[in-house]
Amino acid sequence: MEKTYQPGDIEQSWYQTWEQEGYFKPSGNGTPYSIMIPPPNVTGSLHMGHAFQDSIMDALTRYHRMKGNNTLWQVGTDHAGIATQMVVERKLAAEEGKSRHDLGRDAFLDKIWEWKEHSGGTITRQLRRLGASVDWDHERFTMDEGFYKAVQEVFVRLYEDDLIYRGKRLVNWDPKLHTAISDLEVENKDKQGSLWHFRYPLADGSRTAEGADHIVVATTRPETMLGDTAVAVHPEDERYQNLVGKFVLLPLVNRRIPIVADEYVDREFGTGCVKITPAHDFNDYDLGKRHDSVLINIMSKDATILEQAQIFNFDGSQSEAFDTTLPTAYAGLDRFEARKQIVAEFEQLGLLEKIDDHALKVPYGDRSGVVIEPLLTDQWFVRAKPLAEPAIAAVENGDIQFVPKQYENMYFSWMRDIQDWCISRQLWWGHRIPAWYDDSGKVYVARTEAEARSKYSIADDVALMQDDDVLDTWFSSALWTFGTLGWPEATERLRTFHPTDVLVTGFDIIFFWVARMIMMTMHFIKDDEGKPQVPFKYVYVTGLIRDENGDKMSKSKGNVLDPLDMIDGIALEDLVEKRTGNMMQPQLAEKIAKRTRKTFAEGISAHGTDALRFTLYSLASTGRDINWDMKRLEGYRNFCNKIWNAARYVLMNTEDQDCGQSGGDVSLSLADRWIISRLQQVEATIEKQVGDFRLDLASHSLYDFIWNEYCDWYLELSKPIINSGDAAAQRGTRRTLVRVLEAILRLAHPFIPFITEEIWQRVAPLAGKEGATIMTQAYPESDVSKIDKLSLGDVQWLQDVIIAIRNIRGEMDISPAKAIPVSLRHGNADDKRRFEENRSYITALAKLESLDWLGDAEPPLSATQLVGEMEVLVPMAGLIDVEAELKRLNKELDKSTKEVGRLSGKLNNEKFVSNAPADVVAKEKAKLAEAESAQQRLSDQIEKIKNL
RNA sequence: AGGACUAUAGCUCAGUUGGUUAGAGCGCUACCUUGACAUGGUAGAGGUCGGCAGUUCGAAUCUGCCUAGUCCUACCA
Repeated sequence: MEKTYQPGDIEQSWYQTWEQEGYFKPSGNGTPYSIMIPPPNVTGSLHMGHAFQDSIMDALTRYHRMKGNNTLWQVGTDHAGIATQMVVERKLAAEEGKSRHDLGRDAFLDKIWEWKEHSGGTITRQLRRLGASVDWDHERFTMDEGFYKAVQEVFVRLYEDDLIYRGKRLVNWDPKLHTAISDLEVENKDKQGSLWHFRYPLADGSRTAEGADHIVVATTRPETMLGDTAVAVHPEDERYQNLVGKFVLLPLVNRRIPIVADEYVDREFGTGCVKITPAHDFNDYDLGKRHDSVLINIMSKDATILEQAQIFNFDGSQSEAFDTTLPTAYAGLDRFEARKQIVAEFEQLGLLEKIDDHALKVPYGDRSGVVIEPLLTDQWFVRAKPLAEPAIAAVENGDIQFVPKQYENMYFSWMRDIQDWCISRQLWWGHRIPAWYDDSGKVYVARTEAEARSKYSIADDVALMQDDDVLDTWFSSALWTFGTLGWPEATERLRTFHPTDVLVTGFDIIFFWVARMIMMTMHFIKDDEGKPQVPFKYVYVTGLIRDENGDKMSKSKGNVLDPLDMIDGIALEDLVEKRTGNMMQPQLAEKIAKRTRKTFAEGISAHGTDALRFTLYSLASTGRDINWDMKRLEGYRNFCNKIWNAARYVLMNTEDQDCGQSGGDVSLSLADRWIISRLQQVEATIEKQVGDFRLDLASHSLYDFIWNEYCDWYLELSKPIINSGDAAAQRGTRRTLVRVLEAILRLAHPFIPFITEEIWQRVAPLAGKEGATIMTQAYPESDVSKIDKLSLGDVQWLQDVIIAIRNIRGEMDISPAKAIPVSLRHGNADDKRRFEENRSYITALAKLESLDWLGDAEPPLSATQLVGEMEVLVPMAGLIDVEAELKRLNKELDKSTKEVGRLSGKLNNEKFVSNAPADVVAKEKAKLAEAESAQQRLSDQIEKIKNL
């Protein structure tokens, strides 16, 4: 074996072997256990967040596979409608200078499919590199044939159940992408704007209470006044009560519109008069509907002003309530240009009362980055309320549990106030809506055109046109847990693996995805008794991975880390190129390059997949964002190296040697019995921690056991026996060395699969294990009967004695190379026994010249340290500096004195003694006695040295 | 506006139902190339657990208020 661990050499080839041998497939035996991967965007690449979640899923998957479950980790990718279409449109523009409209729908879709085939491999390569043990044979895509069927089926059935409807509604319109988006895709940002105060003249000679011939409305969106249909005031507002039922004459368009009273109006805000524009504001829409008003649309799909207004009733029919004429001056003007000019015109007309600064929230499209426009369009909606009810109940009654639990509140508050979901998108890439229209615009929903014809008895000579729109990406992802398993067919896989066990995902998509998955699954998937099935039993919500400063990783900040660069390393120049090349905002490149050179002056060295994974686990405390720290990664790479070298030591002393496998007496030393006992305890701990989804604690337990116990103590304790024990003891220790290591490898395999497999191949035969791979070996289980309690106490004592001697050495500056004599005295019977049994260990590990037990005779002047009652003495003659020893003793005495003070204070407190449980009091008393005795001895010793 | 979360060593974080001398890794100091490992070993320094009250015999842990920060939801034209 190499002296240092070289992950690059082994990782890729092991993955290939595992995949070729089919080890990732479900075994077909055992209780089913399944996890669905949150499908990444097919044309994207994995970032650290994916690596984090996928590593967690892989650990859980490997753990359960080794536990004997029939384990499936379902893999697949998402077509990611808007995101993918945008990528390809940009590419098309850059490479051919064409828009999608130049190509036409079919040719453009061909382009996207091509691109998907080309770039889809990136993700799967990355997943393989991470060691993800997914079932590649059943890889799925949200637009593959099976999914197409599932989506059609769901749409048609929801429509038949009146849970999907089509209508002319106000939606969030993205004027750049030319599509509707859902509420969730809108980001509200704080902006500094203005509040314009406009005078609206009263019609028919009406006057306000104060005698004015106009009222003043305040607005942040002057351009929408062209679509005003009313002015609203509060019903109890004395300033305007007399005007309710009267009219104003809307300037610029001379539209006579009513003044209405509505509780919605806040008397304190602005002037207390609100212009109502039902076709361009969500609140106004509701208010207009309440007052039986109409909708006056004044904007095009590009968010420019129309030549002629379009006027509708709330049921979508045309309205004749108003003249459709709009001022010609604004026709075709962009909304923001129109705003300027309308304000100018009001000013000219003397109708601009004032302009106040005003802070407001402006809605932006999360993909396009442009201001979203509420726009009246025909769209498809899912009626969400009825679907939400059982989905809320499932979390309330614990059928689905969020980890950590606090996310349930977030889920409830959104679900209990859920709005209908706009599912149609005016895009080309996605599942086309299975609805057809005849010439009169009548809609027919069916799985296929043929079905539509037969279902609705439409003659063959009637032309049908399929709806041009596609479905929101999240509509198909919502079917992920059952769509991937073959639904709508009643497949064996669906029966076996649904519901799945746990969903591992980020909090940012609880609404987008988790909630909708629960709603859709519970509506469509029922168990044998007809009860709705949940999609998963646990939702494990991970935090976000941020950069070293706690900033979100993003391309425009240039602080994105590619998990593969952590694994394979990358030269500084390549990293700079990667971060600054192909940027949407090239002006940032210089800053990013500078920052990158500063943070990664040496580039990034290779750490290997196992180190990356282990780092991610160690940081995975629940529900908390993670600030990425390269130093931790280095630390865990060192940990892998530690394991590697421990294995080298074990193999060096066991390969081709007698490990007791072919008979012969075997006796287990104290160290052997101790490490076996500790192994059982650690196995139990890890089982609990993994069960609680606390992979951070589990990884810490592993680290601590392997490094601080197996390597630091057990391997050291094995050396005296390997070097000079008798044959039976040597057999026992060799056997224990190799068996415990073998168990450690299995214990660690779900976390660090590659290094454990590599070492296991050589260790397993020595430990009497057979098998082609560690992947399918049984996960170690704790066996209480193997715990030797005596050994735990004895080794604790042994460690205390050795540490005491090392402490004296360290503090006294005695060269580690110098062997020293040590004596023990004043101990009890246990101390004496332990001394006799472990003399050789202490001598070896503390590097002693001699070790003996003193009787009552006065010892030579020594540096002393207490281990319980027992004194450890290092004679001072020629070794120890008196001043240094005094200093050391005083330090110890200080500690003891403080401890005595603290404890006696506590025990003198009548209330503590009478109120605290007896065992706590007893414990404190024992501690006090020990501290007092230590204090006494230390001060005696100090006196003695001083008196010399 | 409502809600959630976070605040513990120089840095990044653990701390399970209130009872420890408050832990780990990294960093830091000193010494050490000893036959597994310098990606290492040994010993050490370093914290009034954001602040103020309260409950309790006892609070990092429970309650209230405050401060700072992060996030989510909704929104006043």
